[in-house]
Amino acid sequence: MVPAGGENRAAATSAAMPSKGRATLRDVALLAGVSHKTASRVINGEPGVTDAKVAAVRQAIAKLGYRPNFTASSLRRAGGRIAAIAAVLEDVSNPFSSALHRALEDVARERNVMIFAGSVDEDPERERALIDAFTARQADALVIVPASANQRYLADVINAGTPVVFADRPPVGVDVDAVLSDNHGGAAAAVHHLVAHGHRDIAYLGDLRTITTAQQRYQGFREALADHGVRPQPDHVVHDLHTESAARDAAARLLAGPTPPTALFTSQNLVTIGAVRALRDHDRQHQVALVGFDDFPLADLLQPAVTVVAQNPAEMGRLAASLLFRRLDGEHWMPTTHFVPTTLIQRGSGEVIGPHA
Amino acid sequence: MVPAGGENRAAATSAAMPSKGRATLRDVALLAGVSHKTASRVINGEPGVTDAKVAAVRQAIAKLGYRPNFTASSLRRAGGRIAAIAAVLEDVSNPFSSALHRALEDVARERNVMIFAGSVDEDPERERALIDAFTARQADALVIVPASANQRYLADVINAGTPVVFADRPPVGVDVDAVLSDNHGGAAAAVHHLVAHGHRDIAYLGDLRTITTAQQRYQGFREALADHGVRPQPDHVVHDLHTESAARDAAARLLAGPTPPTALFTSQNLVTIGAVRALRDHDRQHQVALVGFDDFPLADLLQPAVTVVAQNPAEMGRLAASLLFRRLDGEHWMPTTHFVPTTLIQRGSGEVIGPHA
DNA sequence: AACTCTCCCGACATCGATGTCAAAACTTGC
DNA sequence: GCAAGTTTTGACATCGATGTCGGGAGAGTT
Repeated sequence: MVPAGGENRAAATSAAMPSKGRATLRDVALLAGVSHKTASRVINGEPGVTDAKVAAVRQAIAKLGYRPNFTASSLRRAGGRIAAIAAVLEDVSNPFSSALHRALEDVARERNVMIFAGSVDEDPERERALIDAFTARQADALVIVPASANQRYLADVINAGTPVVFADRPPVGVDVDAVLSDNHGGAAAAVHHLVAHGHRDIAYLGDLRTITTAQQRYQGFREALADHGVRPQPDHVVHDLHTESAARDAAARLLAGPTPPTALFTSQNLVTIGAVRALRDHDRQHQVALVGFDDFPLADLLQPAVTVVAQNPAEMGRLAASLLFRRLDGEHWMPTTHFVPTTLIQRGSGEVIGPHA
Repeated sequence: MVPAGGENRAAATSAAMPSKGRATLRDVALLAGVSHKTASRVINGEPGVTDAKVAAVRQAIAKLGYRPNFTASSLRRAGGRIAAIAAVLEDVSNPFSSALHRALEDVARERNVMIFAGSVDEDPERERALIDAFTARQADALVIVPASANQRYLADVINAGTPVVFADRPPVGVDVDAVLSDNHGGAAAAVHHLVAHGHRDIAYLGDLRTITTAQQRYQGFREALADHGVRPQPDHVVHDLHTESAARDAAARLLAGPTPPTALFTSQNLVTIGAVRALRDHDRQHQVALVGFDDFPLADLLQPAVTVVAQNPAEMGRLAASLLFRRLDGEHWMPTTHFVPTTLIQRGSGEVIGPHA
């Protein structure tokens, strides 16, 4: 009997070096001359294995370059977590999205959780496709910056128990946690600031009206003006600017008009930069005030430096991630919307004095 | 017998709505009154299923909100691909990394392949941890921007047949495809440009010398100067600047020195911006020339606008991704290094005239 | 009506790993 | 030296899904 066992093991050993493909636990066990369960024990540091066998298994692992298949083990493990969450972002390469992404990563890193990231590009179909792809790959949780009109299609995902947090834009048709900027308040702060510096004729240059944050910023703009008894001039309100060049053209048109505004409020990054270019083109950057929503790199190095209502994408990412992980840890609460404050950063362009000072 | 079968199915049906957790193929099959293999056939569009059963399965899928577990099926499918690749980047939130990331995504999207992304932050341990985590999760391929001194530890991964491409920095100790900027040539072009504009005393402000690209850019700088018979002044060469403020301080020190350089060559983004700030602080931005390696947003809006040697991260990402996918498609070739050309973009700061014009 | 011949279906094995549990090997106590 | 107790071990079932293949139902033929 014992010799027979020895023979088996010797035979197994000689067959245990797979030249192609990845070594599996079975290969390790064969090479080490133990059962795969024992090898599993060694790998997971479970007690109850002789030192000699531990050493044999370790050696086999090193020799084969074995790496456990986390995916396969998550199939069996309770809860089936793969220790990866998904981020459905607007565009991984834009500064806001990538700052959010980075903040998620920093929180996830502490738990050895990896991140799937994808760009929606304001395309609702792409949003669904990404979410399908991430859930099919068993992402443990989702952070979503939605582009679609409503997200009822998420019901199944949520019912299945996958934690979902919306970031930057509120959920529509589903009830989940959300982490949003104070868009309304931030826009209003910009308007109050401009009014305080003597402006009444403030133009609004805004992003696509399908984007909730653009709507909220426009609301904040209107209401703050109304607080001062001012109604925006209809032709000084331009919506649906989604690229830098569209914004530049729109701002140029305003500046070349018969009664140009004395100040501009731009509701988004690229729009702000387009407006800066237009002001520069017309050499009006020191005459017409500008406050932009959302900060951007180098805003302080322009001349004049650009006054902005800064969001805090890093804080949003941290908060979103911590909500997800608390749910993954088993905490329960009613879905809640969290607002992250905005900050008015005065740099010069917003402090150009207007006619009513 | 037939009645018994009918009873079983009825019983199964009534038990087939799991209230918690995700519905599985088994749940679908039970609800539809078919075997799980038949349900699998319907889902994968395989022939050989009655219309009536197809309809029953479809209905069950809709009712349960069933979503296939891609992870589990990849276990069984030949090759075991999970249709996800991993990007090990310097920092997902910096413009270079995120442009690379985005380009990878664009290529991957055409194949419905998702992307894991992670930030190394120049930490070799983090690099290994990320690669371990991604391979444990069965990423089909890896794009790596390495931070470590050598990557011999990748041997197992490569032997297992996982395609690996290095981007931006060359592999050391392993033989894999690489997609690099022409760092040497780009730096040399910057120097030639400055010399042509009358500069001889050109300072070098560079990133950590552990970073290969920084080494190559420094080499290009030195050799191009040598071509003109010029040796850099030792105290006008500053290495190991890895933050904007370190670069600003270093540039300030140079400008305040007894014989300040007439031009600066900065080897990296943040260093360039730090130098811009220092020049601005000393109001020398129109007297001292500046050429930076790597373009950055708004460089054209500064005054003077910043002349740069632009890299092409998007092209690097596209190329890296296409190499990976060709290997995943089964193509074979010897590992090759591809160089992506750089472009000198003249914007003003690099065209400040020097004393030898 | 009996017999092929398709065609469809579902029991079974499998992917890589882990939880269960009873048998085997060991130790200890008398 | 033997029974009792403890530690180690590995066969087995399982996670969710797919490939294999023999068997059964139905259609078509004579």
